[in-house]
Amino acid sequence: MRSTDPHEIAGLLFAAAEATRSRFEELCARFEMTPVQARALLALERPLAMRDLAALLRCDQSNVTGLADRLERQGLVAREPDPADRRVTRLAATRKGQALRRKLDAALHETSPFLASLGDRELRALRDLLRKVVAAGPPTVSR
Amino acid sequence: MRSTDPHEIAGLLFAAAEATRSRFEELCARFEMTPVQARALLALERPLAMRDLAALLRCDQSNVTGLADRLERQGLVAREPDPADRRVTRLAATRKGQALRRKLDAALHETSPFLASLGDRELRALRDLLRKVVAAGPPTVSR
DNA sequence: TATTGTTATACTCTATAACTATA
DNA sequence: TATAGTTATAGAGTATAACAATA
Repeated sequence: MRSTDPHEIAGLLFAAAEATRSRFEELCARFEMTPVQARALLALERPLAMRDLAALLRCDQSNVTGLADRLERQGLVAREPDPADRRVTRLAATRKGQALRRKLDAALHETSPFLASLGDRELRALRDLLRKVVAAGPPTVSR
Repeated sequence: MRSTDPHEIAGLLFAAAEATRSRFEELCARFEMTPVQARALLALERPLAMRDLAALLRCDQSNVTGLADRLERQGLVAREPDPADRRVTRLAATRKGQALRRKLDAALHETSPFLASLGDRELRALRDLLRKVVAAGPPTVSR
């Protein structure tokens, strides 16, 4: 028997994740995007082959076609050929897309309401713990 | 200028949430459910009016009709009338649904791989910090 | 009049399978 | 043969609007 309850801490982590997800959805809605569109745009700091975007989003390649269509229709991304491999189409954020990307990124990284309850010392401690936890986990899309 | 960077810590929290979400999706797939179906079943520890479930899932009431249909088709939940208000239909997990709910809950609360990197003392610290953070956030579905 | 659940409609996300053009 | 992107198809989640039954 350990002194900390894995049951509780896993539940807490899940609740924190839920809250973060919920906040992210509201943020996307404010920018009139779906969460997947926002994650795609956030990933497009540099042009990306469509199949690499699919890998980052952990979805089938075929989905990226429609996703790119919708982002393109909004003028946020553009398809461009890859000179090195003519099979490849790269997605690049347009100037409008880059501007939105930066706004989204800034809003995403504002101090979240959840953290407002912690003092400076606690924030440092949480940061250090999360660094370890995140380093041990699987790769993620944003950052 | 604060000594901790809100930008970084918000990003870490987001990454941890992403990883947790990803893990939850894999878990749901193992039980042949979608994440929303799993969240609904987890919420049905006790019977719930359909509109209350909609509120917990933060979606429109009209969506719960189809969601309930699919869960009912799988024999996991049943619709039952509310004696107190004949407009209300309550959803109740069947025995099969309760059994699956418990399995899902147990799997969800197993020590996640992310936490394996932390020692006992760090786990305690993380637990205390998350308690504060979660208590300050909006209500969530599971727990 | 207001609320609960349903239906109709439309859009997005998702996977599988088959197709094309390149490699 | 294998890979990148597309298309067709199908199921699921989501919102809006209109409706019947009940409060």
